[in-house]
Amino acid sequence: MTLADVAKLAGVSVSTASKALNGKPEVADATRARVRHAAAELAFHPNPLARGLISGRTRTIGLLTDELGGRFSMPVLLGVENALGNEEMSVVLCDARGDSIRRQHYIRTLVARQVDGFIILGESNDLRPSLTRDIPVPVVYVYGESGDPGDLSILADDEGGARLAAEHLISLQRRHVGHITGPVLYRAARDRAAALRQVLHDSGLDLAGGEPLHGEWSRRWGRHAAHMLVTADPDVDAIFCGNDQIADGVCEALTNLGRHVPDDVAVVGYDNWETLAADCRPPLTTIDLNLEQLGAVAVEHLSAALDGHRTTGVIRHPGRLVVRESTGPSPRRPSAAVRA
Amino acid sequence: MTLADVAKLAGVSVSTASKALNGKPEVADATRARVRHAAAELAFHPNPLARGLISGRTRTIGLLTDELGGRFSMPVLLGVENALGNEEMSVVLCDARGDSIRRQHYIRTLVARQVDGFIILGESNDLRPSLTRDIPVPVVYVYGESGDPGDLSILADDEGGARLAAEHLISLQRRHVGHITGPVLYRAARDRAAALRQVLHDSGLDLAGGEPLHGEWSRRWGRHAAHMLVTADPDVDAIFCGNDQIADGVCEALTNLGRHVPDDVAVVGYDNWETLAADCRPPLTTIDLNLEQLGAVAVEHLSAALDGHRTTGVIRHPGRLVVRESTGPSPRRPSAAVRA
DNA sequence: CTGAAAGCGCTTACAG
DNA sequence: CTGAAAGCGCTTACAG
Repeated sequence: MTLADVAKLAGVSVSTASKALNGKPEVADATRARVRHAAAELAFHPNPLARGLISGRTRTIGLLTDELGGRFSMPVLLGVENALGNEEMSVVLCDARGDSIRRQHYIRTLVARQVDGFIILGESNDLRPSLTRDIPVPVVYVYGESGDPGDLSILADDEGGARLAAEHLISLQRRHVGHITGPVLYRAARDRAAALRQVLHDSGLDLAGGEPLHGEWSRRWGRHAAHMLVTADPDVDAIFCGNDQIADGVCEALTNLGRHVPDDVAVVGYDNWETLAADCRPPLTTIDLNLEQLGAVAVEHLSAALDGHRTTGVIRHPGRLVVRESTGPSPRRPSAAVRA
Repeated sequence: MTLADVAKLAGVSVSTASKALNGKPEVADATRARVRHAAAELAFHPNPLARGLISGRTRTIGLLTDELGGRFSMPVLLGVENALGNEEMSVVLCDARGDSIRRQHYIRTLVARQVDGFIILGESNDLRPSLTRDIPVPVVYVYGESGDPGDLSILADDEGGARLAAEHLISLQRRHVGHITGPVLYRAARDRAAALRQVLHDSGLDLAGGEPLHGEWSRRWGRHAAHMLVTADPDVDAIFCGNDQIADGVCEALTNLGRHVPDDVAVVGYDNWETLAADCRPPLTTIDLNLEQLGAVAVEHLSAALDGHRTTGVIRHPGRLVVRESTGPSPRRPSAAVRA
């Protein structure tokens, strides 16, 4: 079905049919109606290749990731995909798998495919080299920050997330808050630790154990570090963990040590990795990064850039606290009624 | 940069330039060399929209999923993406999120975008209604089987996977093998249970506890069911679990019951969900579904179909056993030397 | 308000 | 072996 078929059925020229369907004002109402009718009857969909050839726009954006399989890519991708759908755009996906040859190859491929813009999805939220000079269309960086401040980066708000967790624990009257998290070389780990300390400091509190415990992002490390922390500071009554896996291990270790979660020690995770957080014993209070929204915000800004409204700099998108049982609402006062 | 620029630089006509670059035999060697040179100099990439407009092929395939966020979509997607890269094709991604309106909308969108073919990714491996009649290009179903046997479905081999697990346990001299798995309404759960029973039967063994324990796909269920199974059959010396989360819960419960894994009870999971299986205590022996390969096989068959070699029916792609510590190599004979 | 013409960037008969 | 012409499906000045 081509526009020519529609035009013929409607008894007009191809150019008139085009204008009618594209809402140009110079078409007579009756004509427009006839053309629309014909188009509907033939289930006509304009060929996007032909349109793209003329307009130079393909209504397609390229999403370049470094590690699709990682924990953070998927939710962002979902958000992007969904937001693009609302704009009648599609996403072409390329996973460079951390390999710079692949990355350059994909950039060339996507540019050759005439994508209207790029979203570059980082695998960690550390700084990464800008790729913008290789790309002739607008680019938005998501999750991982571009090293070039002239680029636009949409990031998760690590400090804000840590603050949410810290304030939640303090509101529960916890006074001895420890921190078990990932490697110190991750900016996310450092930023969250700093924010936690700041909030504690503002409340006149010190970090339980004196220093954050930096290790792996694993359950194993959570188990191990929980032992260390309880030994170092037996009064600890709350632990803020760098991710949900660590928190899971912490809960397990605390339980094995005879400490009740949350009555004796409240535990907060990070990431809200559903399958883990909800299935933990007890289910984890945690910080959701709102990664889908991150993807949606990226699309929003990319669309603006395509319309000529470019933004630069860093946008930190807030997370949210998800309260589950690992931080009980009434500390040290387990209600028999509730438990029954 | 257009072909016209290349032609001008090489001093030939556009049509000759086109033939030279496309390897047509009728071009003089010297001319071809000059054109290639010019193209390289200008970093010329033919406009795929123009090519697509002529050829009717876009070198793009549509990937329609029902739940991208699920545990199984991502690996398949990775395999598809990678395999397509080798064929110089791209993937456009659409997630219907289980909504049939969205699904139909996306099908229309992708068809309008002139994708050369579809891959339809199921969220569960149960039968699903065929969508092929709405799609005028070749379709391959992956992970979830199409209800129409005239379609091609590439599936994980559940029976084969269960057999691998069962044979592994039997080779370790286990005689009392129990099965804790997901809801009976999942075909995967039923198929695996049946295959396990068959293997046990062939070895003259019965299922420990008499019946498979069907419940949720969760750690919580694993913990609970492990208690049940040990009570029902205290001699149980191996448990094959329907997924890694269940296996994780089983390991935890067994340990709390004072049963050593694997010395007293060997445990096998399913899915090889890396972050979980490797971080479990002990690390899980499990079945990897080879989902990336599933995606690659789908692309292979789709490419063949695009070349006119269509296949139909069901292909079951084998998984593989990944041995970790939850099935020790020397049952009931823990070596002090090894442990030290 | 409508339609004939040119053109987006390329490929492919066709003529020379 | 090379090039002028037509055409893929559409849009957009331009003329009427």
